[in-house]
Amino acid sequence: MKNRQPRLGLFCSTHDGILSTNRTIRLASLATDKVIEVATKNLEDFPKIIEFCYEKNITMFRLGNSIVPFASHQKFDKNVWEVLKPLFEVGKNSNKEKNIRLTIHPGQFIQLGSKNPKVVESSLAELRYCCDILDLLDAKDGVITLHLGGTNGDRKATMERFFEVFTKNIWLGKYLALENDEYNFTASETLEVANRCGIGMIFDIFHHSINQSEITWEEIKKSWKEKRPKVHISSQGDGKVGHHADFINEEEFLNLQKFLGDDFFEVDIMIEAKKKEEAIEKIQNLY
DNA sequence: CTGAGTCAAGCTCAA
DNA sequence: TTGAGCTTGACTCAG
Repeated sequence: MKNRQPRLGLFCSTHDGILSTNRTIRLASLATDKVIEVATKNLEDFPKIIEFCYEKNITMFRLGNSIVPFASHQKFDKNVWEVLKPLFEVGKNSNKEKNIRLTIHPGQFIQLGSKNPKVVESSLAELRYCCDILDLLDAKDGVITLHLGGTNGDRKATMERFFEVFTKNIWLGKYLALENDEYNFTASETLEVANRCGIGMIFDIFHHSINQSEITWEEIKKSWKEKRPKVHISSQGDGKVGHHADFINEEEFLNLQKFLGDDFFEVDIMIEAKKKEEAIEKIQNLY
């Protein structure tokens, strides 16, 4: 009888790069044919990755944000969606039984708390796209992972603007969750906004170790209500602070286990390590 | 085929 | 005021 395994997540692609949902193009080469070609490759790999995760006992997968490249860009040809529909259908069915939890993580340019209305508008377009992707794959417990963004010189005012944009776009609440970051908003501030919006807070223990605040697991857990909480872990790599390492430091992982207490086996843990599935396997071997 | 340079977007911080 | 760096991968083109 095998010991109980934690619920671990893989992001974007396999380490060897053979399977990927994150192929993209350059804006300069944006054309309908090209988008269809690249998105088709990404979507054809999706069922293979689901199978891969299932076999490796990986319970969560982060889709690449360029799974359909430039989908929220003004110049994007919306007819592409019609062409891709059958591929989404296949993808959806491939995960029907396996129930790998799906997530997506838009980039640092998504700033709902920005002072610039144009930035907010394009951020909403990108989040709408993320939502559509999860809908098309019927990701019932899907998560869009987002940071609060820059502080814009006044963190309280930025938090307030974020909340106001959220209340005007309630559809965001279906999948959105907020993650603490290593430079700007601490876990405690992030939780405060998540609670006001009534959405989950993703606790990143690595960011928390760099950008500290007072916080307990119990209060984070509450923000998820009936949903299964999701957390992130990565370790410091060589070079600059914040760089991800190839693997997860064993001691740090055990610290996360301690932090989560009795909930450890019930929480989804995204493993942000460059060696991806190899790093996951190393952790699985601990249990 | 390979390696170096570059890539939509915002924001922060150092110079 | 400007520009590198963020997180990191992956495209693109020169050679």
